[in-house]
Amino acid sequence: MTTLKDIAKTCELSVTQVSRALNDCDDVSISTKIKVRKVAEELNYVKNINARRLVLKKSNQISVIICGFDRYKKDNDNILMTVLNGIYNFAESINYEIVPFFVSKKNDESYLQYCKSRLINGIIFIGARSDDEKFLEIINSDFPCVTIDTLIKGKNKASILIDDEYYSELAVSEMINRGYKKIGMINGHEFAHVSLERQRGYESALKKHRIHMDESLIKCANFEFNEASLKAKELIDENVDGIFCASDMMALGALDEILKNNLKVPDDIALFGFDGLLITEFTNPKISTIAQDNFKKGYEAARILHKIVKRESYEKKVFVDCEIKITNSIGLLHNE
Amino acid sequence: MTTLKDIAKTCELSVTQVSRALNDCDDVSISTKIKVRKVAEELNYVKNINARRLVLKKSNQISVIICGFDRYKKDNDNILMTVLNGIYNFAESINYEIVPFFVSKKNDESYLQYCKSRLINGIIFIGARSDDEKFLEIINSDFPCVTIDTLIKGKNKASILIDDEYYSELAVSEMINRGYKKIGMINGHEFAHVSLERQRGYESALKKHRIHMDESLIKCANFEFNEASLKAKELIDENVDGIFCASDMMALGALDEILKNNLKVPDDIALFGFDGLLITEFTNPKISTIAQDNFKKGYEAARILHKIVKRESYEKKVFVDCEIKITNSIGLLHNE
DNA sequence: GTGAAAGCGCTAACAT
DNA sequence: ATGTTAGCGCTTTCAC
Repeated sequence: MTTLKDIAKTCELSVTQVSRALNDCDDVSISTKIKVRKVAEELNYVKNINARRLVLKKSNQISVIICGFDRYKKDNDNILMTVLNGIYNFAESINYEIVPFFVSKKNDESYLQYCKSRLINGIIFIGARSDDEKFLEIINSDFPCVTIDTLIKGKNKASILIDDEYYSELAVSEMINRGYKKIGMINGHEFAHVSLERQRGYESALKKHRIHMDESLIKCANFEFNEASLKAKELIDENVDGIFCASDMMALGALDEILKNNLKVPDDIALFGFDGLLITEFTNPKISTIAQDNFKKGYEAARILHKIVKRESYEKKVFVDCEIKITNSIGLLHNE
Repeated sequence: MTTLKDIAKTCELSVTQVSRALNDCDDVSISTKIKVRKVAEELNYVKNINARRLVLKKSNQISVIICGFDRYKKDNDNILMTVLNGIYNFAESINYEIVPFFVSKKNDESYLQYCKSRLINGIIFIGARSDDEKFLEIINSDFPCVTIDTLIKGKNKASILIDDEYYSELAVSEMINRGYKKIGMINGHEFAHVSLERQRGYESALKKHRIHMDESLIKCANFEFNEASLKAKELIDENVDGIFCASDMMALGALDEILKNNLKVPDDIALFGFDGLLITEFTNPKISTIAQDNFKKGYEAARILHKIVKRESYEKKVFVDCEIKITNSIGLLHNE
């Protein structure tokens, strides 16, 4: 393994000067730089990042911690990839390395320790659950940290969100405007920030239209297809005429169940999802949904985190717009 | 930042002994270990990985290099996630850290340098193209390396593959057995190993059933939905009665086009895809496909790479089984 | 069972 | 423009 020392020897220079030449410092003569680089190439020199980081006491790394990684394999879309793409896209404009950290079940290392031991500068969280101890540990520290879809507060903290409540209210209102009266909801789970917000939107839509809210029409299906089918069956048995799902994956499960019961969408039951998975365009009928801009979420997360790390002022909450996609799954407006 | 030195001072021990205690070495008394760990905890000690790796000259890391990362955002499934899941699943059983490396356009660092500078032990490649210079650099070195879906040869090299030719032949034969006679193919592109193999399977199925092969019925659509629609139109104009697509994404594009032309699947045209995307189960009709076991691909890649890194003997080629999924998109057998 | 000393490869004062 | 020196935090001989 070639080191600076080897290059120094060949060039008859000090290690220091070689280091400076390779790092393109100003106070090195052009001729030296050229010579050093040439020899470095000849000797197949590869810098030792670990030694460098040890002495610099910084790594210029941003970790993207992807929680509930196992879940994604069931999730039929590239939400995660798109978010990552957004993150990388911003990262390319700055000099930071992105280090994805996929949290699998058995991995029990504290996120904070993981990051500190590697001198990582900041974290972006994707899919963090508020009942995750290791997540809370970071939240309660002052480690620079941006979350996507989870609201956090504190020093060096920011959140990238969408206005779940607003869009959920919009969705349910669209259903009500089309004449549906007994609308149930299939939600995710109580530890997800988005679930709470989306339910709030559902409730306020009902309230605005003076529709009595029946708690028993709100079911949780953990964002899963199969569980959503089960919950859809329960709602069908309650004779709902519409179902608002907190995710498209659950809407797919509901659709499956509705069709199995020989009911028609939207004639018998209206259906609305959330997320904007491409697959909603391939079902029959296509499912109405709130399409999220996942690329932008990632991009914004990286942008804000960079500000935090640089100790610049930053927005503590960034809302990313969604697109509301109405299809035949909720039928037609009277004037349509 | 707490270091071993701080702990040593508090414990009135040498740095050496503290290091040994923390690393659970045998020649440290139990009482010392307990004391050291207690103090370490109190002082919020976090090990410095970089210092450790510098002195040990190894990192126990495996890098997963994900090429054509940008492509994945268009790809409507979690193939990549599932492969990663498989890799992590195996990695959990050994003491290696997985370091995903997403190759984005602007990233021009040599993969080999990236790995060497970090003392990474081995690489798993996903989505590598045979025209990628940086990929070839690694292939031509003796760096431990396993590829998924790309055939490589050489020292410390292995490939995880599926038998594309076999399964393609099977798929096309199934169509022929159901009475389809003029079957076109929509392929990916010539730089993909899988494309060449799948076309070979298509051709040999025709040959076996003594069907004349018409070159003009083979179109390339770069694995893309839209392009596949265009090519499907061309095939429709050629009056084919069946289309075999080298990917489900392209089969979706073809289906879209077929329906737009007021033709019926499978009555007018039979359709067969490849990959096993979940979405094929949601189209109408469901699309017949060859479902790949992506989890297993990742798992096997990690398993073989570990063997290579450990300098154990290993299989140079591992074939992962697929599941053939026949749906109504190719109609019924006479005795069905 | 414990400690002293050396060194991993690099960078950064400080000196010239 | 270049070199000297010290040291980042850790592990590991080697000695006791």
